[in-house]
Amino acid sequence: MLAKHKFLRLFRYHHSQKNPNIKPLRHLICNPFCTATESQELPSWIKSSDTKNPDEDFVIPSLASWVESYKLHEPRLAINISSEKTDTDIDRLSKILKNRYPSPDEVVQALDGSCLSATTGLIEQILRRFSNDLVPALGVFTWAKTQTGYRHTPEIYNSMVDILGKGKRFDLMWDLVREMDDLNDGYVTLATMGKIMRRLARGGKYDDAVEAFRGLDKFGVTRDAMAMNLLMDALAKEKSVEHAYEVFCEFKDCTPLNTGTFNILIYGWCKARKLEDAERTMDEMKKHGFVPDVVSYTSFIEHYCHEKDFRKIDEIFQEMQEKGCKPNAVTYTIAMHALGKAKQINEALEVYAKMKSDGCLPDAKFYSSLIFILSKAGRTKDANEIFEDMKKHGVMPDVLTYTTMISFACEHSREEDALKLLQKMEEDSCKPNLKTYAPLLKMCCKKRRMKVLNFLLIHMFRNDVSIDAGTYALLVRGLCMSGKLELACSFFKEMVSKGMVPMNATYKMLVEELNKKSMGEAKEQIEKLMSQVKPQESV
DNA sequence: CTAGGGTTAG
Repeated sequence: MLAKHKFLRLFRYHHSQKNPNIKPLRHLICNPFCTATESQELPSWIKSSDTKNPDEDFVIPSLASWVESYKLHEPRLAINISSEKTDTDIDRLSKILKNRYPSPDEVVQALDGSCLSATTGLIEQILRRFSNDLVPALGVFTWAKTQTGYRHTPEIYNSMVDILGKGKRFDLMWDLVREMDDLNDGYVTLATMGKIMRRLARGGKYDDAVEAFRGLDKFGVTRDAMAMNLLMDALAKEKSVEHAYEVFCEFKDCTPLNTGTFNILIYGWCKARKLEDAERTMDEMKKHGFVPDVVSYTSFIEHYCHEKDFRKIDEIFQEMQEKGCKPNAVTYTIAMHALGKAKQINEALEVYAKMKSDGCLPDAKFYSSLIFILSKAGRTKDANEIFEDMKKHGVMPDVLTYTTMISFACEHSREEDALKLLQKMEEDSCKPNLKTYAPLLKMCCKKRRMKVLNFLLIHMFRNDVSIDAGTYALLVRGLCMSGKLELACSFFKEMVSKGMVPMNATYKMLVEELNKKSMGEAKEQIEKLMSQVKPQESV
């Protein structure tokens, strides 16, 4: 502790010389997601006197109070403050779940001893907040069922089904669907089965997804065009357009088809770079009496974009004009984006000009893309101008727009801008998602902003954004590169404790760094953990 | 749920 104060004093002094306005932040020390025992070993930066790699212990003055405000309601950090009475149910519930009970049953037990009461709003939020964290999610879900006067809505059941599918617990997922079916109250709908088919497809279980579709009537769901499109879309998007096509062949005579059915296939073939098959499907579409529409053509444009065959793109625009099919904002976005990415910024801007002269109105996604390519081309000023301009044209920035702006601010290490944008989102009630936070987290790791990193983690939590495997990987890698190995290890452990399987590259990097720093004990811990990972975590 | 999210770095 002594070292910490000494270090901080020196550090503050150092910074006050440079900028007297900078206020140090004395809080937000521990990773808010780890257990109490882990947190004690965490803040290595306090103990270490590594002045070559210090944490930057400040935030931008204009943002300090905002950052500060996040500490107040954070249960982990408010232990000695009498904030208990200001805690809402969601805080109290989260606090219990942070104990990281090993099984849902133990979560249920813990909750039975609490005086919390289940409401639909509370359960909805907690499932969102823990959507990548099976054990607490299932625990709360199970507990809530036992509460008198409470009944899960079909939507909540569907969320739970989705969470189980995301966690690859297909056995439990099916159990739950059967349970829903037993309620005999129309709980199982196409929405439920859609999630199931999507999750199975995402897990590479294509045949199971198709089987789920075949068995739809067992759950009282009709195998109509919508259901079939849903399945085909899931298969095509999850990299098996072949399965989608098989489904099409098998069911085309007993299910009514629509334009969407063909567009899903065309899109799938194009994405899989199988142009002939896409063209064949287009012919088949016409034979069935459907006219290719803007979606069909746009899929082809996207394919040629991928191939960087820009001459072909012009040809398709031409063909669309001949057929009287007007391109829309999506079409222009795709073409412009591809040109911009291929460093043909002027040609990209020509697409923008063409769009305007064609009388097509840009939307938020289009503007996001425009901002992206301008930033990529180093034209930050123009990008900012567009960002301001879109509002004047009555188009409000959406998550993607903000995410784009934040990404580039982070890339250029404009920390203040990046955080201000996040703050602006909050003011605009625009909810950030994982992709919004990713560049911010990365930047914090790189610049060793441990306080800001912590603030962001709390910010995410409060916004019900659940950390997924990709984000853990980002954190572990980023912290490794910055020499924050204890913290990297703690995130690694946390990831594994949530039943996620770390990528080999992440694991290797961590072990290698631990080796370099001769942290043998920690290395052994990680290796042991990894060896236990493969057999799927039992819940 | 028919198309627009732009890398995991070195």
